[in-house]
Amino acid sequence: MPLPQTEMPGRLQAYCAERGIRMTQQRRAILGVMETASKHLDAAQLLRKAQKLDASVDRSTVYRTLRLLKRQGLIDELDLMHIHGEGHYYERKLNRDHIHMACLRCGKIMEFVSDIFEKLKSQVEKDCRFRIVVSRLEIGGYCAHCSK
Amino acid sequence: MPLPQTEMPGRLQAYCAERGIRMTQQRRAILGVMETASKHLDAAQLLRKAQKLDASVDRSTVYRTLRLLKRQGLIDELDLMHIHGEGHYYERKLNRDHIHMACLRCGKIMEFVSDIFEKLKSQVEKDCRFRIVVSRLEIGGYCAHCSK
DNA sequence: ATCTCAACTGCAACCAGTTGCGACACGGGG
DNA sequence: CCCCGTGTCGCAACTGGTTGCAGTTGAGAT
Repeated sequence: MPLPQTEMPGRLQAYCAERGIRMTQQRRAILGVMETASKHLDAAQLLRKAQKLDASVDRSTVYRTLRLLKRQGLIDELDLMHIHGEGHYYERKLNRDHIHMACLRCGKIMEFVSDIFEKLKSQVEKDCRFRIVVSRLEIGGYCAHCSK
Repeated sequence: MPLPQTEMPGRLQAYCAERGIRMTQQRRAILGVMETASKHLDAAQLLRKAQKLDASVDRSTVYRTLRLLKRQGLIDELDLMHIHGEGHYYERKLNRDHIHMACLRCGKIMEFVSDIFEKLKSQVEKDCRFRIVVSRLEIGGYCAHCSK
């Protein structure tokens, strides 16, 4: 199991090359979409966009590539509290973990970075002697506008 | 790591009655299983056990009942970082939210309660003016034993 | 005890994600 | 430049979870 840690946005393909991951036609299409897309793509959208670059791309290749990127720590997988059905969403991993908040009424997704979150993770690592590889904090509730 | 229960253990049916939820043969079977089971049941196990109490229980009824209990805030749904496939796990909600840690090597699931987690949630509510209904923090990594 | 109707159920068809398999292509070595 | 092995691909079949529909049932009102 590989270690995570990313730094800059932008060059997924370069990362894969560095790590000796074979680059195929299909992966180029999928990575191209991930690099240029705005956040929170689901697998079906990703498939559709990738097929515009390479029509031969199959569902299973998309899922296999997502699993690969997850394992490399290059992307994060989100549920967004299952607000829009059962599926998952994907986003490029940034240098800092962030919390996702999903409004149960209007469906808006918000992000939040917190030092306290970092402190909490340190506490878990120390108190439980647990080496954290990946973490996911998702919150469902009502945003400022909808709780009025 | 046993945690203090809400009040009386095993009164899901009473909760449902209080809230005016209709009680059926099938729901009685499903709630019975949830009340007596140890934690982290998946839907398939729940279905099998419930069918021993009422053979007519269908998959879809199990899922519909789980959704109902989720919405009532009586149970929590967990991914456990998809360590054992794609499915979900369910547990009765206790008085205090807890963090789930899943070891990516041995598959062990650990739980942890933290004041810092409570502080983090307060921060989100204040700084983002977001009213929290449900929250889920899951961590994947290596437990003390496996990171040696 | 019976009536009534919204809520609930089983079924079957469907969406989301995974897997086994034989065919294929990337890219390093000759 | 071509060969070759291994990693990857598309396909089809499968598991986990959801949904529309038509028939049934629980429980409050009479």
